[in-house]
Amino acid sequence: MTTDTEQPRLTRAARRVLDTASELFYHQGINSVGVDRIAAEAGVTKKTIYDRFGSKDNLVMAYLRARDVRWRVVVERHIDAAPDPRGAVLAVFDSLTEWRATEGDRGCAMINARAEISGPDHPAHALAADQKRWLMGRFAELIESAGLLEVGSETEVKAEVKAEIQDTALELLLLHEGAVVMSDVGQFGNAVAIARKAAGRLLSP
Amino acid sequence: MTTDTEQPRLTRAARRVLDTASELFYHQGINSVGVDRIAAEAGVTKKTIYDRFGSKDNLVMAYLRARDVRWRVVVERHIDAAPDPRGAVLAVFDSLTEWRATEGDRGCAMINARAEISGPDHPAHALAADQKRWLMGRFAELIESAGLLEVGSETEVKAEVKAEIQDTALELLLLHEGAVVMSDVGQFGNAVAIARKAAGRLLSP
DNA sequence: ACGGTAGTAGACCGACCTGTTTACTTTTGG
DNA sequence: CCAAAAGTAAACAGGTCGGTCTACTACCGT
Repeated sequence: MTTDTEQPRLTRAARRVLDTASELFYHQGINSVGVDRIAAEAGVTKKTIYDRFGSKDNLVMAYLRARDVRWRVVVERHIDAAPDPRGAVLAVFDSLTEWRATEGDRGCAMINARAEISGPDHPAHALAADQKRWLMGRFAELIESAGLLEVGSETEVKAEVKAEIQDTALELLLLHEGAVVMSDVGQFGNAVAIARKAAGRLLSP
Repeated sequence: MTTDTEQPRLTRAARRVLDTASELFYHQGINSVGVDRIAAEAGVTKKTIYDRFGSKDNLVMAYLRARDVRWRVVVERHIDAAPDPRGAVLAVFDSLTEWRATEGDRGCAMINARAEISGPDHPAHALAADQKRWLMGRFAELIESAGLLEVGSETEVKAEVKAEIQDTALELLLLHEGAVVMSDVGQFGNAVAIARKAAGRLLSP
């Protein structure tokens, strides 16, 4: 269920705690799940939790970080399996389909965490920003390596090309995030497929 | 700050409670704000809150419903001011810019509420679904009235045209929701503008 | 002028929250 | 083999939560 090499050393009990907490935090909400319940469902005493993680906040961060790592691995796997950069962009949306089937039917854990955590200084906010900027950066790399936009004269300023790439990458990110959130709110079960289709159209104007 | 004709009768104290709760719920999160704090900041006793709203849950729903109504009014105003259906679709994104400037720098209140409320039977979930389906429906109406897609032979089945309209409407919704959420998470301050641009491109393929 | 409605003030309740502590047992690595 | 690390068990602390209740007062329409 979880990758076993994501963090060097975690006691078996700590592993159970993290797995249980991940399940509960994601599906019930962070604030709705107390450490007592985590301890009970993980078959562990509270002391163990506090010995290993120090605080609930740390446990929350461990949950978010581990999930982020797991997700990026899935995305990269799909990108690597794609035949060409354009296909790789579309493959990101396929990775979302897979991800949702296995680990996500309640939207993005980062966005949800943001909603529950008031303080903007909380590290969860930075982590969320990191994740989204990473995906947009990945999109931008793929677009660039596709050699998209060999437009105009050769004297065309490179800065403009770069800007165009960034814009398109952001468009793809918006479609992706829109699909993540909308797959669960209405009856938009086809959101990911539609997002993929739109992405394809935006790539070849 | 708030529309005054949205609900027939609300005592002045109840009005203050709702306004204060809306501010706090949206910016701090629903679970992070207790009724004691709402009472204190609204200059009201807890008894008044419970006399008027019955429970915190009811107050939360009143907050979400009022905000939803307020938002739809803004969207409709922008749609009405647009010269043509195509412009109206783009105007929805302009309405988002205005909305964000006045009432929203922490994402979508519905989505955030969903993240905080575990039970899928909670009426907030239905309300969120309603809001999103409404916007998609609005998009679909605009696309249809634009006479988009007078493609192919006149014997083309109408069902297919309808399906295409629904797909495009969903694409626009995804861009919209993506822009709402991403405007606040990274440094994607241009998310709405980019979404608008992409929407325009998706409308004229 | 009066009666109902809306409001204040503030104590109170039980449940639940994160986090700590003490005392004892199990596991594990050099 | 044995000491350190990891874990169990369970009580405890201090706070906050949503929600109730009593007693008294201000307002407002008829």
